[in-house]
Amino acid sequence: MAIDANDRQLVQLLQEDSKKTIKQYADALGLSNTAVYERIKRLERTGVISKYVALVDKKMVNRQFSVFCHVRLAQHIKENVLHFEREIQKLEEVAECFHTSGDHDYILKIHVEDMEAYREFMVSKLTAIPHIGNTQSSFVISEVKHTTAIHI
Amino acid sequence: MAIDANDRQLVQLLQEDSKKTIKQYADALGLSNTAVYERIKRLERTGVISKYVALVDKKMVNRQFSVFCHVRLAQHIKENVLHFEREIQKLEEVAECFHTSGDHDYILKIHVEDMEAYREFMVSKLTAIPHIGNTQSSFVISEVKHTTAIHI
DNA sequence: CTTGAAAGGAGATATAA
DNA sequence: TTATATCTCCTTTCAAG
Repeated sequence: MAIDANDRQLVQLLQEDSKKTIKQYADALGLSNTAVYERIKRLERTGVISKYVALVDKKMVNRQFSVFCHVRLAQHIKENVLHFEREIQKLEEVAECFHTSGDHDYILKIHVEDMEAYREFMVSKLTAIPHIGNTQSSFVISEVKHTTAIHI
Repeated sequence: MAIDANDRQLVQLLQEDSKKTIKQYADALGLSNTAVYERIKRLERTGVISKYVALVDKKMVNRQFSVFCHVRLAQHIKENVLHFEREIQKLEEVAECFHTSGDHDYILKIHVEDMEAYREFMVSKLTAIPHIGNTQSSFVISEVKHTTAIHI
């Protein structure tokens, strides 16, 4: 679909805060309520906007300990890969898992309460998955930048 | 604040889809509209829910090329660190940047259109920041799991 | 916490410009 | 395509149990 400058600005605003009223977006864009209403519906319909979600403060729910875990599989036979990926889905501590190029096969983002919870997660959940070659954990010291918005 | 089982379930639902009506959440929890309304307001007031946002489909806006870039600084003197972190904020391609322990100092998540755009980003933006020691890019081959929700 | 009710406002629709 | 008006429904608040 064709995205013009107004769409771009609207999407940017919706990615920052989706709970404003249509009138507020309309004022920001200098368009009428109806025009903005139709644009939002079109962005939703065409799938540019995939969903609306609440974002939770990790500290407030005791999940302030974040870790990037780099995982390499022992052998890359299809069966092992599929099994690993299926097991990862089930682990609630894993917020993200990407298959990547480079030194490791997978990069995982994990949120737990503290180092002890992470140790427990590693021992009884992650490394319990068969065919994992090795793992390398990078603990998050500080969040320099953290947005769910994609700049377009 | 004290979070009970109902809060937990409600937060989970709101993290999956924040655009349902209060009645829908109420039905899912087996509570009245008023009770759910008050719980949501309390979660917002106390900061458990930090904000509501629209999520955008990267493919639909030509930002389907995702990269994890591991960055090491040349020297870790405070001035360099602060300067690097300030410059990173300005780069629209960088969605996330974490200061981490381990082999690298920082892990960045970057969204661009394609490999050519990434090359351009590296050459004229990222490595233009002084005091970067070295970088190591891991290209995302597939998203095994990707959620903004934190399981509580 | 529940039910019920009332008010205001925003979303959704239709019609006109 | 944009603005205006209308209608409907949801949010929000309150009272009483």
